[in-house]
Amino acid sequence: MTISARVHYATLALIELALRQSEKTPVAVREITRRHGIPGPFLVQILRTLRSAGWVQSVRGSQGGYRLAVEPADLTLLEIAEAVGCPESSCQTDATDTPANRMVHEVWDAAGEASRAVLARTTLAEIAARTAQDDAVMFYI
Amino acid sequence: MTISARVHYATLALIELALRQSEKTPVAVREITRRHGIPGPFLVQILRTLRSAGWVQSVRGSQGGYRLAVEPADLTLLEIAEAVGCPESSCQTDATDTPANRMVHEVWDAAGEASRAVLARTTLAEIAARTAQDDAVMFYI
DNA sequence: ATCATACTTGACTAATCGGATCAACTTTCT
DNA sequence: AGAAAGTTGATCCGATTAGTCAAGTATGAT
Repeated sequence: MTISARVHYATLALIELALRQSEKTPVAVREITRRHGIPGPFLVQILRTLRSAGWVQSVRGSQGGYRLAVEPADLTLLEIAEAVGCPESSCQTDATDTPANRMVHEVWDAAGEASRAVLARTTLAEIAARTAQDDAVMFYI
Repeated sequence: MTISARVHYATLALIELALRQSEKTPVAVREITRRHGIPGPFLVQILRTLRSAGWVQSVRGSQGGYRLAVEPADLTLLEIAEAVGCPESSCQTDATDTPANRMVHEVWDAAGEASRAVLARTTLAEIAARTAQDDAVMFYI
């Protein structure tokens, strides 16, 4: 489980969309890039992936943009990471298959599983909510 | 926590040395590479790192080789991974510092911490012992 | 209608990194 | 002396990731 910039940006974008679900007009890419400092065309590339995963809808033309297409409570960070980031690497070494090799792999797998478990139990809804709280606090500072 | 081939090879080598601690003569690099299918000069590079960490001793000259220099029970896989692998990456994105960004980072950190915990509670002694068992079983097949 | 806005697509570049190799040198045993 | 091993430092390659560009298409506003 390596967290690439891709995954990070995807998550930020999804949070932004989740927080603005109630708005009538979709959210423009430009707004997201500005607010979160994400390199422009790169985000577009990422949004494309999110779209083919069915998690966001795009609206073309003037006043267009993106809109969340799923319930934030149904989307876990693990799903996001796996959809956008690298799809499982799991240590591609050409070591001989020996007892030692198997043992060691078991440990790596267990470690990977542990981190995946953390991501699996965190939903987009949760972290969007927590972000909203923080935003409110900032407002009063 | 990304498990690179480097870390994997280092662990295999250390297991080998742990299992042969009692031998009088040190273990030659060649033997380790052959037994585990590790690319030759690459292992040397890794052993250098292990040496400067103080975990193995090298003996030069003919009949030379490597020998474990610590108690296997005192060495965790986390220590090995951190010494040999990349020294903490933790998501270097140039995203703006916002509440959302902080929240997301917290989750990545938690995930990394979870996998690190697994590695921290596995010692070289443990997995060497388990490997030895497996080896014994194989012998009778 | 037409213009500006905004998404779509696909190819393309640039930098970084992990994996792996080489050559020249030193030490030590026999 | 000579063979066997480790030492060092430089270097290379290929894959992956991050990030960019340009040409095209759809749509609302005037």
